[in-house]
Amino acid sequence: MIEKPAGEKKPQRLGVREIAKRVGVAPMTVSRVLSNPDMVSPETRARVLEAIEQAGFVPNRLASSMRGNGRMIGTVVPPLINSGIAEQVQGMSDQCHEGGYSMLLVQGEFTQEAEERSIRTLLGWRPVGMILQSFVQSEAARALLQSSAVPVVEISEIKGRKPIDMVVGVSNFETAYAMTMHLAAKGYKRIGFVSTPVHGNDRLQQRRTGYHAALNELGFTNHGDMEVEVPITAQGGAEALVTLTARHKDIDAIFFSSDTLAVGAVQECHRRGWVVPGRIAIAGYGDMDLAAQLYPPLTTVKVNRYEMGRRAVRQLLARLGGDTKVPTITSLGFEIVDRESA
Amino acid sequence: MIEKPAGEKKPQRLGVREIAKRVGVAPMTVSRVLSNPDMVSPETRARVLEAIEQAGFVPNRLASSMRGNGRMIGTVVPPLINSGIAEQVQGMSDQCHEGGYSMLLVQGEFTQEAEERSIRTLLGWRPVGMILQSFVQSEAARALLQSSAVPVVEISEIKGRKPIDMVVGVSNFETAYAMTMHLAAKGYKRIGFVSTPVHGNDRLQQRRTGYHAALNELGFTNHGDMEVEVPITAQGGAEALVTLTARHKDIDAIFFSSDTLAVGAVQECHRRGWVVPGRIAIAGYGDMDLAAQLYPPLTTVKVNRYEMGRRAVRQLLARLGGDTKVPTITSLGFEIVDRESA
DNA sequence: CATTAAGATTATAATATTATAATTTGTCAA
DNA sequence: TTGACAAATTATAATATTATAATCTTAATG
Repeated sequence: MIEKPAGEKKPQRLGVREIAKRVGVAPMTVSRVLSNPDMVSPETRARVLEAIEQAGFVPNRLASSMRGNGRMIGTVVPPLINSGIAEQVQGMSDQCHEGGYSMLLVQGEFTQEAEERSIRTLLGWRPVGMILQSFVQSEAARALLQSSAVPVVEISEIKGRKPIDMVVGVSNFETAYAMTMHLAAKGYKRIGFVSTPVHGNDRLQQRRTGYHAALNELGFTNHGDMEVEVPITAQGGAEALVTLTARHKDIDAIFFSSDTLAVGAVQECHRRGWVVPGRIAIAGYGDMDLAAQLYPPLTTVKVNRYEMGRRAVRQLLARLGGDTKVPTITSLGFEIVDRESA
Repeated sequence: MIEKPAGEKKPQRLGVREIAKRVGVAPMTVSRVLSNPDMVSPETRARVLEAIEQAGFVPNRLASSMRGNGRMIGTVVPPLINSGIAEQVQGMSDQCHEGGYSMLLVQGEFTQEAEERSIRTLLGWRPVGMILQSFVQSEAARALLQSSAVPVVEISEIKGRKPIDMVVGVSNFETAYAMTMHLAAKGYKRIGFVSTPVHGNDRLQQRRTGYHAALNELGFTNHGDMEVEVPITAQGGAEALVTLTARHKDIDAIFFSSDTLAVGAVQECHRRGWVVPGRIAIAGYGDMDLAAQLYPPLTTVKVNRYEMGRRAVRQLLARLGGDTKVPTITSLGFEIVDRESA
């Protein structure tokens, strides 16, 4: 038998084991002090806590997770800039924090490959729940999620496809339909529609469909050329305004699928000396912070994105907590906020 | 000896072990196919890949991390809404993704306790690197970070305190000093300053100090009541404008510490029929997307937040890649973008 | 004083991966 | 046909935690 040099003590990494050794107790006891303090006698508990404090020990959640006590929620979101998604993320983050969970964030694009890659990355970390924006497009991704058996909340369009698991969202169809009707009720007859690229984006598709449905019902002719797609920037909004008004001199209102675009368009009107809504009415979507303060104040669709984020997490946590009758589909309400721009 | 029922096969969780069994190979071989494919013969590799594909296996990164191959970067950020932080997060996220890392995001507040709690949470996941916004305030948090030996990048003010490890940022002092000088050069003599609450926020403190320094140098008297703190909303900006102009009829320019505030103030001017910059000049900070499109276009300080995020991650990855001469302090440049609002 | 029970603590095993060391297989030359 | 060497593969051990089962302590009771 080969004798090991006895004095060789490697600088133990800080873990329950090390803390236990210092206190003179078993690792399990340390673990319990952290997760089930009541099962440990007050004196032992005090000594352990002291040692933890003293050593600056932070329990390793990777190991806990492996053992089946994960506290991580994964999420895939579209680009944060200008999109109002930031508020949703904030909602998710706040609720995660409140529940003692951490949030792993991956930015995805609206393409099948990117989506699949993002989901795969997240699954690698074995999150206990996932929150996805917009319906999962690729069949492979769906299969992956399904077989992983992780609870999933999609923050998305309510109508249409069958959800993977749970859904939180609004009916984008309804919102757009309602806004279009609202504009018609105010007397506008030639209503244009501007959005960011709808390809691969459920929500935008539904909004456009809602707009179409309203026009049909109203008996308004719908020239396909009264719609434009632009990037989600203020400049995009301004350009859309220019394009549409050039094409149709008599256009009297434009419904933008995002406040960011609408705000850009309003600035363009100022530049041209056009009165809003006198020369043309502008409506947005999202009710961003600036909307109410804008000059003139922006008529828009108000959706509580922060609340959506919170709800999504809350549903996940409820499910994780063993609540079996968590609602599968939660539709949040919306409001048409009638301000002066339309 | 107690005999176990032989036929009892539990439904093996999907791992390298299970894949290995299915292919008829050792787990290590599967592991290598994933991380060092060159060390496995092409035929074996093909069979393993096939099995992985077929089973929908996603390697468990928790286990890899435990073994010392972590690919997670933790970050603490202030609230995302309205703050321009979204762009930084996007930059970090993009660069993380590019390097094959995942991003764990925790939202923090500018208080010592909250900061410490956030850092503790992140450390629990044993990230291989951390990115923090603003200098770490609490001594306990500093100690925690130091003893964890994780590379840290602070995205923060360059001047002042000693960094924990690496810093990326701009000199907020310089930017504010430069803008104030710029306003003076354009002939404005009574320049107000509006910011969001500076308490606990290094960057804002430095901006205010820069503003003061410029005023002193110019020989302008600095009434303390030419400064206001408001929440970071468009409404906050509007209210600040009202407050300051009511206090000082002759104020001729206001420097806002955020574009969000400046935009709100411009709207208030429109409401009052005040010409910008005729009646009063407005300057912002950040050069948000809307700034250039605003009517009138906003004079502002341009800082490339997206790039800051990218750089922060790149520095971390360089360090992790063994590059020992990674710069400790990186100061990004800035621009005074002179548009029409001032 | 032995017995019982409750309470507190400890031992064991399991989670999935991978660096390292050990072993097997294959090839070529002597 | 064996020895040497390289390539490919496998065995072992280590990472940190915790549910479970097992053990130990203490006090009270008959």
